[in-house]
Amino acid sequence: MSLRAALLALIEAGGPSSGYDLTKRFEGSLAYVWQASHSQIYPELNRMAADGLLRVEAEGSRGRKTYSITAAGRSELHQWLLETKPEQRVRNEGALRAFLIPLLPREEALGLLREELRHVEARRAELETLCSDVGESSFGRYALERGLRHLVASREWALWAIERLQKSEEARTETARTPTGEL
Amino acid sequence: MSLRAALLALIEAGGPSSGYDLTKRFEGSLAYVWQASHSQIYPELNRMAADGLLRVEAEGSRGRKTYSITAAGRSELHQWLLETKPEQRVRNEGALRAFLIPLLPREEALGLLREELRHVEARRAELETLCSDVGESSFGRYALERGLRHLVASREWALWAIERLQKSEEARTETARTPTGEL
DNA sequence: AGCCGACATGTCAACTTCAACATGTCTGTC
DNA sequence: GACAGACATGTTGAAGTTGACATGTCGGCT
Repeated sequence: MSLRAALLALIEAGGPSSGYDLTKRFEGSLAYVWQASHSQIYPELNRMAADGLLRVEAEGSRGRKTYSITAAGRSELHQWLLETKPEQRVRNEGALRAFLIPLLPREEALGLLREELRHVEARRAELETLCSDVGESSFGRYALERGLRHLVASREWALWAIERLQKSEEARTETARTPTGEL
Repeated sequence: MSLRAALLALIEAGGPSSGYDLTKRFEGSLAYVWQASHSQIYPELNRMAADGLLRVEAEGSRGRKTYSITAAGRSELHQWLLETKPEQRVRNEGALRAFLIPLLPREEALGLLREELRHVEARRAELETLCSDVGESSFGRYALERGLRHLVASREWALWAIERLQKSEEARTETARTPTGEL
């Protein structure tokens, strides 16, 4: 359902679009939030047209089909945004790795965390560039800001975890006791 | 692959376990990070045993099978943690909604954000309880801390967005101009 | 003895997603 | 005229995920 909502929203915001256009937009700023490749988009557009949410407005050269949103599509989007409660299920590989950190020997854990830190910094720089490029009033501004704040949180967490691991190392060296922790 | 890693890690950390045990643990703190139901876990355990990553250590009453990790399993887990780069693809419905906020009339957007704020606060309280319950040295402590920091980031973002929307409303009332934004 | 709830494991059909395969057009340049 | 690169839309098979269906055991309570 989220793919439908995303497609409806992109058409609502950007006006009539082809599958090709939409694929490009999925590769842009939306990629930080949701992904879909053309092999998912084209069939979905056909299904949505069959369901009356979209209408093929024009067929151009090279087989180009331009879809526009119908009243039913607009109402579906509205309903999804306002009446569907957000899917709470998360599947976050980064967080999963975080969960498993205590399984690693300290040095390896630290390596992993430093790697994560580098990665987060790089991504943050990327987003910050995007942020200043698109300016204050871009369509994606809210999502961008959200992504940025989450990256900062990830960075703070990695720093906290590194410090914590280093402290516990010192403690261990002093007392020669190895606490194990429980699940 | 992540499911395999998670199962290997749970057995490595918690000792020999049955599918039932593992299902329960997936419903616990791990649920904030990764989900899997028994219908996914049981077949995967069988496959992993066939692949030599696990060994059926004992068969108890009620058909209970206790799996323990093998050397191959341990090495697979280690390799996944250290040598597989984290999957960068994200699919975040909350962020998708954030992306779409500019599509809504201000009042509805504000409603959505306030709802989000309530939800984040509730979740945060939940995690904070968990955090103090499990104490400092729990296996899931790092993931918990990460989750908490991300929730705080979500909260700050929602507050920022609400304020921004209200400000732009004032600006609009003053100038009677409606900026639209671009994708 | 009967029943309930927790324990315990499985299958199956439907759906989503992805990478790879497949085809063809238009535009500009060498 | 040949070729490259962007434009444009599809299909297919494999893998991951879910909810529903299905089956049976054990312990404790009435």
